[in-house]
Amino acid sequence: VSLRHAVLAVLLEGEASGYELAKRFDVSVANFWRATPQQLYADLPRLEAARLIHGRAVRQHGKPDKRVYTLTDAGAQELAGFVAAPAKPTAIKDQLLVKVQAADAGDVVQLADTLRHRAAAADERSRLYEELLDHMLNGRDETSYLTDADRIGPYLTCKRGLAFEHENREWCRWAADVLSVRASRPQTPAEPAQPE
Amino acid sequence: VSLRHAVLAVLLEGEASGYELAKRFDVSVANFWRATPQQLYADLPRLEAARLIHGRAVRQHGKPDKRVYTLTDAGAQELAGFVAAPAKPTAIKDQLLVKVQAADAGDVVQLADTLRHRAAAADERSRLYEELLDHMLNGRDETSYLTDADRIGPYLTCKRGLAFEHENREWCRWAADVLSVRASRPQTPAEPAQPE
DNA sequence: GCGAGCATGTAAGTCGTTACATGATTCT
DNA sequence: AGAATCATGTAACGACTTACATGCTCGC
Repeated sequence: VSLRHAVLAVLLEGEASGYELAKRFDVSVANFWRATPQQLYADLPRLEAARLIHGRAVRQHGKPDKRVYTLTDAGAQELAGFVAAPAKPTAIKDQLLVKVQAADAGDVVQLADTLRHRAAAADERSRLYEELLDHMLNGRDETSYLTDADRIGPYLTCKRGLAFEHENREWCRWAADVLSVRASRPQTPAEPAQPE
Repeated sequence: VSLRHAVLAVLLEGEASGYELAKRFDVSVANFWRATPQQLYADLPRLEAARLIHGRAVRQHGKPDKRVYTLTDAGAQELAGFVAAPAKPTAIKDQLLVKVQAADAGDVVQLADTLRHRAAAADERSRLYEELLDHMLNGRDETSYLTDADRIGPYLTCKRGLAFEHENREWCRWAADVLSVRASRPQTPAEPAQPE
């Protein structure tokens, strides 16, 4: 049950409505945790009922009214307890890798194409993360930032995202090239390996 | 619905029972797709009903009987179609990164410890993947293997797993060190940032 | 007038996790 | 005697996805 904790962690950046939270998830946390607006809208009332967050109605002119949530003391304690607890291992789910695993039973040329698209997407994300890091540093150098800044959590996780996407891009390009080379040699048509 | 495709992809390595599939998932594919035995036992009859795999009963002595599944032609076609389709973006879910994101509101020393544990785990996995790659190469050099081998899918995805775990280990160590340095300077107790 | 952005939800269905349940054999 | 391995399942619950639903404002 750890979407709750992700929500609490995001609220460390300051109060937000459900709608704003959804957007924040997309930029600052999408990297390692994803949530649809529907998930958030369903969970926020439950978190409020559990007194981990506190919501208040905000009237707006020209825009619909909204409900803005803040972390409560109980919420901060819950979060601290969560940070102290041992972590479950990473779960990656990547359809693309399933496709690569099954490359030998499919259209290798098309797959190489998909890989290049993915490489481009990873590259774009890399640049986004670099911007975010620069923005957090705000001119300071990294070492002093890491010792002195109020918050380092977001910086550390963003670095992780950057490393991931960078590595991802390199691998996708390499794999695409390998597949392309194989496609240009006319042996072994695409058939499942039949032992015996 | 892509556990089905993962199952089909794993069956490219040859026929297997549910029990054997579960183990294969753990070694060759856990890297990017996870499935519990329960998921497999629930899905295999459905896949058989859809004629994508074919099962036959195998009697054993000293062990319980089992049902062994093979990929059908329809299953291979389904898989080929899946490989050709565009891939959804990666979904990573990592509790540990949520904890790091919220590091500023928790016990930094304990978190650094958790990170070092994770680094050690990543290191172990790296070595496992290196062994698997070596085993696949079986003495051949990589470039010739990549052009000539019957199957390359598993090799490519394993390389990806290796790169991921390697990067993971480095980042975990670095982050743990950053947190340790911060822990040794006695300012700013762990409190959520309260803007106004 | 139309689409995009703001703002919040319900409902149905699928997927995944965890606990429970069984039962034989082999290894320590 | 007890634990591990082989082998397969059910049931309950929780998480996640997708589609549907509403309605206002601003810029083009």
